[in-house]
Amino acid sequence: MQIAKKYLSEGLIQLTILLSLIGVRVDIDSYLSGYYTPLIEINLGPSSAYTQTPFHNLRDNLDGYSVHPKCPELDYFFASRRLLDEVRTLGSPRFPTQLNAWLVHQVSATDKADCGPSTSNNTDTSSGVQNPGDEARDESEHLPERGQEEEDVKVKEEEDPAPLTQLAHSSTLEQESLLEGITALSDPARQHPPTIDIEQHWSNLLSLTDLDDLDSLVTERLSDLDSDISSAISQDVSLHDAMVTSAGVFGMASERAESRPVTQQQRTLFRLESTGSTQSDASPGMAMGLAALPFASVCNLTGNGNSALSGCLDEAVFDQINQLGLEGLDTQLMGSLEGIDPQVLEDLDSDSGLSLESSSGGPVSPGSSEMSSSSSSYCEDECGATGYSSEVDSVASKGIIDYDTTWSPVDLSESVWHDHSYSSPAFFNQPPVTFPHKGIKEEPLSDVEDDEPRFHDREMSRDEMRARSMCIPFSVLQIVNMPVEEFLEVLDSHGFTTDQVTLLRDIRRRGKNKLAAQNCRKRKLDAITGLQEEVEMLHAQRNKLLREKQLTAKTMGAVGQQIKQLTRDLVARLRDDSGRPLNPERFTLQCGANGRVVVQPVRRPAVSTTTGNKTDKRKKEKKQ
DNA sequence: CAGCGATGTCATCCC
DNA sequence: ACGGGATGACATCGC
Repeated sequence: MQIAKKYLSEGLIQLTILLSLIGVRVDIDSYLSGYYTPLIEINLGPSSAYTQTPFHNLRDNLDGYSVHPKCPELDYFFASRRLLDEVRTLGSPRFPTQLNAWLVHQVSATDKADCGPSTSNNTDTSSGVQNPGDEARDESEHLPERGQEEEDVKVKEEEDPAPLTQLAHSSTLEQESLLEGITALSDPARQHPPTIDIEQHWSNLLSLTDLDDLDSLVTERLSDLDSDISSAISQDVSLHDAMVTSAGVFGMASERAESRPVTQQQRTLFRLESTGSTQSDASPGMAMGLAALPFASVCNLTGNGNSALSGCLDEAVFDQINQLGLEGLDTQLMGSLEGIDPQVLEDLDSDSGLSLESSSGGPVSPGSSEMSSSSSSYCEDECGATGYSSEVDSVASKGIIDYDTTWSPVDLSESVWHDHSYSSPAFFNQPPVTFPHKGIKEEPLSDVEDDEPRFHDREMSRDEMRARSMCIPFSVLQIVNMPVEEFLEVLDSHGFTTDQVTLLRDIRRRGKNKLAAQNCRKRKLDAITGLQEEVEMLHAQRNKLLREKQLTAKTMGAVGQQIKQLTRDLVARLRDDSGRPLNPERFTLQCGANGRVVVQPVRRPAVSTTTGNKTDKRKKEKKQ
C-alpha cells in the first residue's frame, strides 16, 4: 500500500507538473489586464484568500449563516482573488503547481463563456460551458477518455525548461503543494455525482505502469481543462459547500449536490480525513476545518497526510484552528466555572485572604502571609478591640460601640487574649460584676457569665488574675476596650482604692500596648514582605535591563560592522583625481553636520605609514 | 538544652 | 497634662 501511495504521490506530482506546464502557456498578462484587473487592488497577499476564504465560508455555514449565498460575482471574486495570489506566488516554493493548475482553469472557458470578453489566448474550449461539477468531475474521472490535446501537452512539455523528473524531485513542500494543486482539479468533482467512483479513478491512476502512462493520462485530461475554466473557478469557491454538504449541511451546496445524497466519494473523503487526522474525530469544528482545507483529503490519500496537511495549513488555518480550540476551551471553562459559587470565584480572585483581613482589620498593607495565617484569630478576636483597625477606630471615636462585640470576653479571650506567657491555673471563680451605672453594660457581663466556663477551662492572663485578686468587677477586655470616658467614669463611680485604680490603669495600658505591639509587628512584617517583593521586582527589572543592554550592544555592533563594510565598499568604488580607486584602508566617509558626506583619510597609525611611503617615494624621486 | 518564632510587657517617643 | 499609638528592647513560652 505504501508503494502504491508513493507511486500515486509521484504520479500526482507529475500530473500537476503537466498542468503547471499548461499553465505556463497561459497569457498571464492578458489575464491580469483583462476581466480581473480590478481585483488586483484587493489582493491582500499570497494565499490569503486561499486559506481564509474556505474557513470563512465554513464558519458561516457552521453558524447557519450564509455570507455570500452562491453569488456568481462573489464566487468569481474569490476565485479570481485566489488566482491572483497564485499568479503572484509563481516561482515561490509554496503553491506553485497548484497555482498553474488554477490558471489552466481560468484561461479557457471562464472568460469566453461566462465572463464575456476575454483576453485569453486559449482556444481550446471545445466543450464550452458546462456544469462546473460535471466538468470538474470530468477532469478527475475521464482522463482516459480525452486524448485530443495530447500533442499540445507534449509540446508544452518540450517548452518547459524544467524536466519533469527534476520537478518531481522537488522539495517536500513543493510536492505537497503539487498534491494540493492536483487536488484542485479533482476536488470540485465532489460536488456532483461522479460517473465513475473516485476510488475507481484512483485505481486507474494506480494501474498505470509507469510515469509515461501517467503523462498520457494527463494529456488526455488536458482537453477537459480548457473547457472547465468557469466550473473550476466556481467549484473552487464552492469547495467548502461540497465539504459542508458532506458533513450534512446542504444549504450552500449546488442543486445537484442538494438533490443527491452524499456520494461515496465524499464519504471516502471524510473517512480518509478521519483516519489521517487525529483530531478530526474529536472536534466537529476541527473536522470541518480540515474538510474545508483545500484538498487535505487527497493529501491523505497519498499516504503523506500529515505532512501534506501541514503543508496545506497556512497561518490563517492555524489561527482558525486555534480559535476553534480556544473557543471550545473557553466554553468548557465557562461551563465549569458556572458551577462554582461566585463568591468562591471572587475569593479566588482576591489576594489570599490578606485583603480580607485588611478590609476588616484596617488599612494596613495587605501582604503579609504570616499575618494572614494568624489573621483569622486576630481579626476575629479583635472585633473592634484593636486601635489598628480604622473601622474600630471610627466606631470607638463615635462612641457607637456594640458592647456585645467589642467587649465580648468570649471572642477576645479565645484568640487575641491568649496570654500564654504569664498564665497560671485559674484560681479565681468570681461571678462577674454588673455595671451599676449603665444598663447597656450589662449585656457584655451577661456574655461573660455565659462564657464563664471557658475561663474555667483555660488559663487566665496575669492581668486577669490580678484583676480578680483585686476584686475588680471588670474583665481585662472590658477595661481595655471601654472608651476613655467610660473608663474614667468607672474609676470615679466605683470607689476603687488606689491599688485598684492603679491596677485598672496598668491593665488598660498593657492591654492597649499589647494590641499596639501586635499591630506594630504586623506592620513590620507587612513592610518586610513589601520590601521583599520590591526587591524581587527590582531584581527582575535589573535582569531585564541587562538583557536589553546586551541586545542593544549586540545590535549596535552589528550595525557598526554593516556601516563599516558599506563605507569600505563605497570608498572602493570612488576614484581620485587621476581616476585610480581609493584605498578603503586609507580613506573613510565622514558625515558632516550639514548632512554632506566627505571622504576623509583614515586617522590611524596607518596614515603615518602612508606618509612614510610618501617620503620614501620622494626620496626615490630625488634619487632619480 | 539551644535555637527560634510568637507573644507579652516595658520604656520611650510622639501626637 | 494626659491618653494612647508606635516602636525598640527584653522576657517568656512553646515547639
